[in-house]
Amino acid sequence: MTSNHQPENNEHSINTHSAGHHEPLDEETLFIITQTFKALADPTRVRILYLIAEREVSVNEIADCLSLSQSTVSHQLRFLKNLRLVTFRRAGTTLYYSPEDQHVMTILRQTIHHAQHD
Amino acid sequence: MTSNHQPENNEHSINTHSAGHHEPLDEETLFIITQTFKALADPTRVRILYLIAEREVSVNEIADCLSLSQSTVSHQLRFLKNLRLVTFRRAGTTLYYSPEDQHVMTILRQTIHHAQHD
DNA sequence: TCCTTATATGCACACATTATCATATACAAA
DNA sequence: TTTGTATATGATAATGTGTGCATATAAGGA
Repeated sequence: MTSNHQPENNEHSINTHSAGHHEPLDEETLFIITQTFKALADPTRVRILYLIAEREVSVNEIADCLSLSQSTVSHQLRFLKNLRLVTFRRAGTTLYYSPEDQHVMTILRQTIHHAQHD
Repeated sequence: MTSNHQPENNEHSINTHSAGHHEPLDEETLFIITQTFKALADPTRVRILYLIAEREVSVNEIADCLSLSQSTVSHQLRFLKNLRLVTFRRAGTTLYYSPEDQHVMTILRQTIHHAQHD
């Protein structure tokens, strides 16, 4: 009888980083990583990011370009804004959105390229 | 009356790629992209990938190292295997898993680094 | 002020996702 | 074959996610 592999609620050692071998990922790092990838794991959010990567676009323009309801766009923009992946500029009542996290946009571009080239 | 922004089921133009401006992402590309990011959007899968990135690890070892049930690990490995993100080598009854998609592992490393450095 | 337009938000619901339990399969050794 | 160990799988339950509807807020113009 080795182990039944039930999750045992054991302590995780504190992450004093870097050695030859990997340290386990601490919870906060894991949270940031998975949140970031969640943002890119939905086709609506990817289409929005891809659209506003080219130029600032208003909420209604996004909805029109992508054939989405204004509500859907607004909800998803809130999601992206909370993660600081997008920001906006106000002009009267119109809000122009654009990407804010250059690293995430780079990852998105890389993955699009990868998806299209094999 | 401009537009009520209901999703109109309109045609998407065929993606003859590349111009000055972005073409919209075609459905297949979008599917591959979002599937890839979904794989990285769950802490259990990230921990598994991070663990086997260092060396080949068997299913039960993964379960032990990460305090997960054997069933959970097996289910997640199936998920990753279906996306061709991991592969395995058999030695008797033991299966040793390792990463298969170098591009995805690079993206994971980049994002871990990013998450830990700001 | 009232009206119009642009955007945001709370709620509800359908759907997807994850972990667990129980069980099945695969392989090796006796 | 029988037993034991390693892994896989199907079903279920709990939880999370995305969207639409209705409505709220915010800003500008008449």
